[in-house]
Amino acid sequence: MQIGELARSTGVKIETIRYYEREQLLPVPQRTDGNYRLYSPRHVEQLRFIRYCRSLDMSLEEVRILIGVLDTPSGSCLTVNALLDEKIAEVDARVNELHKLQDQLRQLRGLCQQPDEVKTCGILMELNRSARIDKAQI
Amino acid sequence: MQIGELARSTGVKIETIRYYEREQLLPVPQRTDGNYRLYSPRHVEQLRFIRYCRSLDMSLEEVRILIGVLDTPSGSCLTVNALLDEKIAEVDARVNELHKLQDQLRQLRGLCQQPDEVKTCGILMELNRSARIDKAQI
DNA sequence: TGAAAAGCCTGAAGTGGCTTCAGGGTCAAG
DNA sequence: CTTGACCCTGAAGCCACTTCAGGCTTTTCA
Repeated sequence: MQIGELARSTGVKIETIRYYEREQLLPVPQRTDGNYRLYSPRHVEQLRFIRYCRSLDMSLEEVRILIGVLDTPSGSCLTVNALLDEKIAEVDARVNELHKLQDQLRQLRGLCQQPDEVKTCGILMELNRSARIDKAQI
Repeated sequence: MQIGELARSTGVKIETIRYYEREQLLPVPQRTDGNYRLYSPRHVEQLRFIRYCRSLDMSLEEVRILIGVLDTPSGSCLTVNALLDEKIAEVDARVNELHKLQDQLRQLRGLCQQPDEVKTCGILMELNRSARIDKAQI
């Protein structure tokens, strides 16, 4: 299977596949006489694994760790548990932040229902006021 | 006011301030004889404005647009409204994504309460199974 | 048979929003 | 007069890719 077919069958861009190879997340594939990459079902599996982990918001570094763990089937999976716990905490924190952000944005948007002139636009006035007052942002 | 004081009074790192200047988000300041930057209250205000917008998850490009709008006080603020509406939609979408992610992560974490051997760890087994089945991620 | 089109290759640079680093110059206090 | 705090510049590093330039291989079709 050539890189194009691998890309189509996984929905991953060709450039991304080559990037994962450079980053040592995918094993180096065989080559044809014309120097084209040749992939096995093993590659398909590993690429899907990577993408699924990415869809769970894991970094490539974390995926690398998980692949390492998978490669030593007799070890313990404590690492995996810790990694997931941390990830869960991160996502929870981010959701809380975004909820606050939603409130702020909606409140701000409420300040200008009709298009005003810039100099009297409630949104811009409030952005400036908040910038002056709120030092405790971020 | 030198860059250090500006940094302290806004909570923005010195390097970031210089970066904003390079990116033309802050006006070029005066200089002392010794080539030190000298800032005015106007700079403090604009820097706070930038940081407040950033805390609302706006990109520097969007902040640049807002600053441009502010500089033409007689124009209409339609741009601002559109920008905020878009931002609100983005954040809502991201929150929905993250909620799904929370569910998935928690479910996954539930599969391994005690540290197993890697080869029987429910989490790793599920990660592999999902990678095989779920093509519709991301 | 020959040429176009589709597919593949490499290495380098660009993206955003900074941060870090190397190697200096300036200025006030002791 | 030297120590230390403060400042300067330009370049490179971070992540997870994406884009680009320039060229090779293979297939297709007239």
